[in-house]
Amino acid sequence: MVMAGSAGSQGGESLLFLTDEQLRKGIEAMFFAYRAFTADPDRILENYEYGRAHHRAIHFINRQPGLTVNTLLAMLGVTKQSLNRVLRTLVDDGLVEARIGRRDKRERNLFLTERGATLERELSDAQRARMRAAYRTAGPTAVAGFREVLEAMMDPELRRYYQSMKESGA
Amino acid sequence: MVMAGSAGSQGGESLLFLTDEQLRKGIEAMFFAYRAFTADPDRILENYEYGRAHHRAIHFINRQPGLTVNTLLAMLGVTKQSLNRVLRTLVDDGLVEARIGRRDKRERNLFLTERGATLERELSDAQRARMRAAYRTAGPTAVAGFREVLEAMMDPELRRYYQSMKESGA
DNA sequence: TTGGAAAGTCAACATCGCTGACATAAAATC
DNA sequence: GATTTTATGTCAGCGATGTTGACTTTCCAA
Repeated sequence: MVMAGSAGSQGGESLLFLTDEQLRKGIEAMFFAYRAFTADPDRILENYEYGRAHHRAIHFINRQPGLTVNTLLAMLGVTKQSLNRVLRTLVDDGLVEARIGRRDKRERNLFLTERGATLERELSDAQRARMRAAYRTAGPTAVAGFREVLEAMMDPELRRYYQSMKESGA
Repeated sequence: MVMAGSAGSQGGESLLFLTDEQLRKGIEAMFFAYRAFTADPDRILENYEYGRAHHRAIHFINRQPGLTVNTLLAMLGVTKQSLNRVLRTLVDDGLVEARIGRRDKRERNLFLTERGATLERELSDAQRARMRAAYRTAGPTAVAGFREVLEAMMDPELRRYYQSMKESGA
């Protein structure tokens, strides 16, 4: 795996990528990239009366149709009061349907309506376009590394949610 | 560069990493990783009276001592009113010093005081610890890819700020 | 000297987090 | 069957952080 000629300073360990400077650059990369990552959906959401919280709810309901409020709560990492405010407007506006659970009637299973699915598509089209452009620029090897680092950065509990989504592995 | 034997399905193009599924997984990776990325500093900031906005200001003032309010404004992507509220508390609390510009006396050059530098260290120690663990787990090749994708994702204007920070390239 | 840029400030507002308290319905348990 | 626990919803209030708009002060530069 080691390219001949690229040796130079690596005398066996080569932990130069773990210097504080490299770590700080990584921190800044996360900051600036996340700003860009949310910019396009935010712009679209302004046209509706929604915010980033609505986008997140819509995203995960689309990904796991029928998921319960409690599960969504844990994924998003917010309180039920906070989520409820968001969820109520989405239900009232006819973007989300909350069906009473078949097995456990206390639960609500969440689904996107057609209108909800339409907004989801508009939002994720924009977000995927940027992601696709970045992926294409960086190439498949870089993308694999990107995913590996992000996954290693997650809290274990959240990582399980991440991995449990469709298309689990690589 | 192409490893013999890893061919399989790549008949020349192999754009499987650009499928919508892969892009959605990338989006979710960004979401969950960013949550983790901010969790440690957020926990520390609770002990003081500060929030994430204070952290960001402190971070960039530490990175570019003497930067002006206007520059910081553009980096953070917020309004001057929003930043001013944050900056005022930091100045009042003696964490940041705002020196009147030598050349242009309208400008304020921002510096961390010793107390400010102490908090910066506490915050970035925590954040770097997580980043370091993720880097170590993923390895140098993955880290390079991670940085490449994030950089490609940024808005061009923000990318220039990112690149202008110390230790610019890789 | 005048125009405009940099900075500070005040007011008002929206989003989206939070806690606390309470209600309801249904499942689970004793 | 009675009690407890769980899932959800809701109300009230608060805090951090973003926004616009309007205004002032300072001061560089044409």
